[in-house]
Amino acid sequence: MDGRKNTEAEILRAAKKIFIQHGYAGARMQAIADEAKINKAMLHYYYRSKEALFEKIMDGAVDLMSKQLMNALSGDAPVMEKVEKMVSNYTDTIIKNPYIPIFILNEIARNQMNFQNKLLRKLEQNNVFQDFLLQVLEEQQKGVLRSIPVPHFMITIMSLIVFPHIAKPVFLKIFEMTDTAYMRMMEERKQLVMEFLEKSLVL
Amino acid sequence: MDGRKNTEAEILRAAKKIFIQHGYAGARMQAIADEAKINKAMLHYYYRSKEALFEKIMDGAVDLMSKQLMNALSGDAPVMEKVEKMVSNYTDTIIKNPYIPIFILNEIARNQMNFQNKLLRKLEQNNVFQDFLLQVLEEQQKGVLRSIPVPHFMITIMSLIVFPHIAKPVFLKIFEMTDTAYMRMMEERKQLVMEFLEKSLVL
DNA sequence: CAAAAGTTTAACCATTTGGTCAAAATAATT
DNA sequence: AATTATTTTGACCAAATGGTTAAACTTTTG
Repeated sequence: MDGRKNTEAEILRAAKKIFIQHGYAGARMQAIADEAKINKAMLHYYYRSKEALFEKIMDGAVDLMSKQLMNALSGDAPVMEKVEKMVSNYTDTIIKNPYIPIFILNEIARNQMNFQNKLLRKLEQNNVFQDFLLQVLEEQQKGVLRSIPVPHFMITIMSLIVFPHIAKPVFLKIFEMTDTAYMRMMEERKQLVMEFLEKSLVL
Repeated sequence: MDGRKNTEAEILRAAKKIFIQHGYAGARMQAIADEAKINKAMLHYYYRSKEALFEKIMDGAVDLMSKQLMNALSGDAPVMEKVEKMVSNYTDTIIKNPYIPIFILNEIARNQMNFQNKLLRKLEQNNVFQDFLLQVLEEQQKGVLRSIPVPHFMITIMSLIVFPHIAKPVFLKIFEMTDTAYMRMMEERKQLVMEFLEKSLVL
């Protein structure tokens, strides 16, 4: 009985690691079993199939990311305060789960709609996101924010937060940095990004 | 004799399409053959193996991207002029070859060093990149540019250029845009990004 | 404690996959 | 036209892969 929860969790941990490292197609069920130090048949006992196991991992990632977003964007603080929370939350979460962005990106390339649909469904569970977009428009009309098309606004923020983590291996090599040095850089980047965004988005 | 060049090019075109769509592990040699409307054995006749064929595609992508960089960063224009060229060149190239960023990202996740090594080798063929980094430092000391650690400087620029293309499918869905509308947005984004960068990086 | 329920394993299976090969078709050379 | 070199094909192969099954082992429960 202790076995069940342990094994189940162990499988998820192993699956996460292997799926991230090799992508869906490149991941081998045997590799996941080895990583979890169990028999391959166990994978099918607890999760029906490779696809089902992958979905579980995927759902977890979408959940984590959309929760961060909700947490940052809800309430009635001014836009830039919410943005700051977004930058901070996402950066922390990604530092703790460095695999997530690449994992999601991989999936976007693989299955043209799976991730997007899941995310949209989450966003439609409440009005937080829609309300935030309206709030941006309001503050733009009030002259608090520069009048930039809202999609550009969102894309700019997400770019500055997420991309450095995706391209990390490249920058690591080019600038000959260590893993910890890069992590420190991402920490200090939170402030830097906020400065950029203040200068670019606020009037 | 006409056959050779035609077939060879046809294979490359097909391979590019399939590898991008499915990643290395997900791509099937049979699918490439079908796409090129030839026999599967032909793939091995012209290119030894799946791995070799993939390398060819990869080399092409690295070549294209590093050439754009060299072209933008060489010469002795001021830093921000070079940055503008970088933004413009990369955006144009990616719009023309929308598959490249995701393709490269996939490969970064798969093979921990293959892409980075290839890129570094390219960058070390001349001093253009190193010189540019020094030029940034100089202009920072002269007080032309804000004193931001050079890695941050580069990462910020690349983020704003590349990420919107990687995350395109997500934004397409969230903002309910058409493909052409998004392309228009990426066009107009060139100016927007330059404005952002001027405000953030220049004193 | 015995039966029932749940967990784990090793051996197997059907299918898929990258890759090979010898023969056929086509083109080039003499 | 005959020979040689190149290109293309279909049939085939060994290895790998996701998945199954029946039996063994363990835990829970009546």
